[in-house]
Amino acid sequence: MREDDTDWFTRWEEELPSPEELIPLSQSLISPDLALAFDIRLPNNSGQPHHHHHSTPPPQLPSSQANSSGAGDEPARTLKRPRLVWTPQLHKRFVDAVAHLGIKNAVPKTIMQLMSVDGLTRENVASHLQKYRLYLKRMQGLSSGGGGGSDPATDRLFASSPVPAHFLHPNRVPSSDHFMPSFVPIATLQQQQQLQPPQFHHRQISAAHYGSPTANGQSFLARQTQQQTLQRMSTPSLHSPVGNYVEDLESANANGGRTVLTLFPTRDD
DNA sequence: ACGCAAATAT
DNA sequence: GATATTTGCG
Repeated sequence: MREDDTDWFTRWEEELPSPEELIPLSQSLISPDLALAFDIRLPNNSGQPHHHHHSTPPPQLPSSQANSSGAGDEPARTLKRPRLVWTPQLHKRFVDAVAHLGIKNAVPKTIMQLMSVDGLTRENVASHLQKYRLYLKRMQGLSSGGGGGSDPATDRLFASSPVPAHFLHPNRVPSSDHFMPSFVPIATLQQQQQLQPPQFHHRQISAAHYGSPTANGQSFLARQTQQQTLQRMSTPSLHSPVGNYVEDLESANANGGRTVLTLFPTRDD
């Protein structure tokens, strides 16, 4: 059975998200513009200060921190944020994080830390994780039972990202017998703890809502100018994604006023 | 802090 | 109505 070993190893390797996907963490749920609009304090990359960009003034937040004088203005934590929309991308990041943490360490807090998505809370992750587990459970039941393949619309999101093999196995994780290249400690210790609450100034913006189950996946909006999206242009501007950027978050209250925060446009991955 | 089921909110 | 969030318990 040694073939099995090498086999799974290979598969395991392939499943690995590119370093770029996990390491350069610190994605932002909030676009700079939005952040400004909301007076959100975007945590800078305070991990490894690469000081080799002299001409790149980080879009720091001059931010209005002039309110530190206690004038009733620190409800950051107690403020209700808009519902988080789990885009396929965001979910993928979630899955990657879980995959690399291993089932064992994949708890809301660590997942959240690994994901390094600004604005993402532990509750967000916990909630998502709970649902994801249910999804995995369902998957197992279906695959082993012998039922037909079905893609419930309910699982669309989860289906958007491949499920790492180990997730379905209540078995063992590839850690005891093999040495996991522990490239884990990426962003494990970082911000958070005392300077995390992105304070939303509930202005009145609505982001896009993504509730178009019937449509494929054209659901994206909210954009900004981060490498994240830029790297996607393997082919010369075939489609100009970079045209309608931002501003997508606008009146979307067609439904009654749903304020939602969403992530990058991204097609799929 | 976790996890989970159920209730609740959008 | 689908989804995300909150709540109550262990």
